[in-house]
Amino acid sequence: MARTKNELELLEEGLRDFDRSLPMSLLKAREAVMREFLPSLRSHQLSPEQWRVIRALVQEDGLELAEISLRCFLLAPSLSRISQNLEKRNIVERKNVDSDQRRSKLFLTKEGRKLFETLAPESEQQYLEIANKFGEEKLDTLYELLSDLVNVLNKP
Amino acid sequence: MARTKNELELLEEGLRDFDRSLPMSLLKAREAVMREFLPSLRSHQLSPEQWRVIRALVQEDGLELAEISLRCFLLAPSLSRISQNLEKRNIVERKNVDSDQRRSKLFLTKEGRKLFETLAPESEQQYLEIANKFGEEKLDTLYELLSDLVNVLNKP
DNA sequence: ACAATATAGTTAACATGTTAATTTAATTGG
DNA sequence: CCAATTAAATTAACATGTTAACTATATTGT
Repeated sequence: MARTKNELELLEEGLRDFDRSLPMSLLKAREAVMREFLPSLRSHQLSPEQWRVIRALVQEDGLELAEISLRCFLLAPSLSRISQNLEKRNIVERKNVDSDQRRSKLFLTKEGRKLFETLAPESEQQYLEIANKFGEEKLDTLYELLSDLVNVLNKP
Repeated sequence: MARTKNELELLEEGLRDFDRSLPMSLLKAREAVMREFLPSLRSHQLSPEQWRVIRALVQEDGLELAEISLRCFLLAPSLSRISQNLEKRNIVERKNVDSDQRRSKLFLTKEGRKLFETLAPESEQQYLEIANKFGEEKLDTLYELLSDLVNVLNKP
């Protein structure tokens, strides 16, 4: 799409402000990356968050909600809605924890596992393409910087 | 908060899968950064997105909605709701474009400008703290890598 | 000129992020 | 043992992200 006059003017001036905004830069990078994954997720009516839950259960089936919440970086209210959605669609199944009636565990159904088997190779392929386009070395550096940033901000 | 047993096990195994997820890493980094800015935004009942719009108008008052949408990385429906919210709170004011009745421009009110004057120094301070904790050099590298990543993914 | 098309913006519908309130069950302290 | 507290999960309420549908206005092509 053609750039507007104002956009060109900003580029010439060096794109003040938002160009040195860490939240915006991280957001735009994430959006660009997600654009690669979204089409195949959409083709199966899955949100990125739903897909994260499915992958967590493939890694370890029968996780409790609180544990899924930690691993998938989802707040409890979001996970509550997501698990209800996936239950309705017969992708996951909920079981009570005998020793504590407040807790419950999620298990992948056969259908959920089949969904994973279908999507995982596409997803892996897209990740490899990103890694190739960007470069493995730069990708390693990026992961390290992001991890450092989180550690620096969360520690003190 | 204490780590669960499963979390420790994952750490020992090297945190499979999500540890090498680019979307997750970018998301966590952004969350960590936003945690630094959110308290002062919240204290003025502003969302990060509302704050982006205010900053865009400080840079250039009277921008059209479509232009704000580009600069603030907001989709039209989100911006539509945000501008209505800010109008109700007398932070921005909308004016029609004479030559095209479909378009409208946003202007900061005095109150909106005062809000910016109050928040901007806090925000700048928080940014400097992040830059100091993380290191200017690493921050530059990070900006460059993020920009490269976006360029690589959006070009082809 | 005018019908067809394109554009700007809003609204609708659904999913998630976020905080607060609520519910149910477990734990604890007296 | 039981009242008070803590904890897990859900629900509520509001804001944003996202796609599609819709409205109003401009532009266009003949």
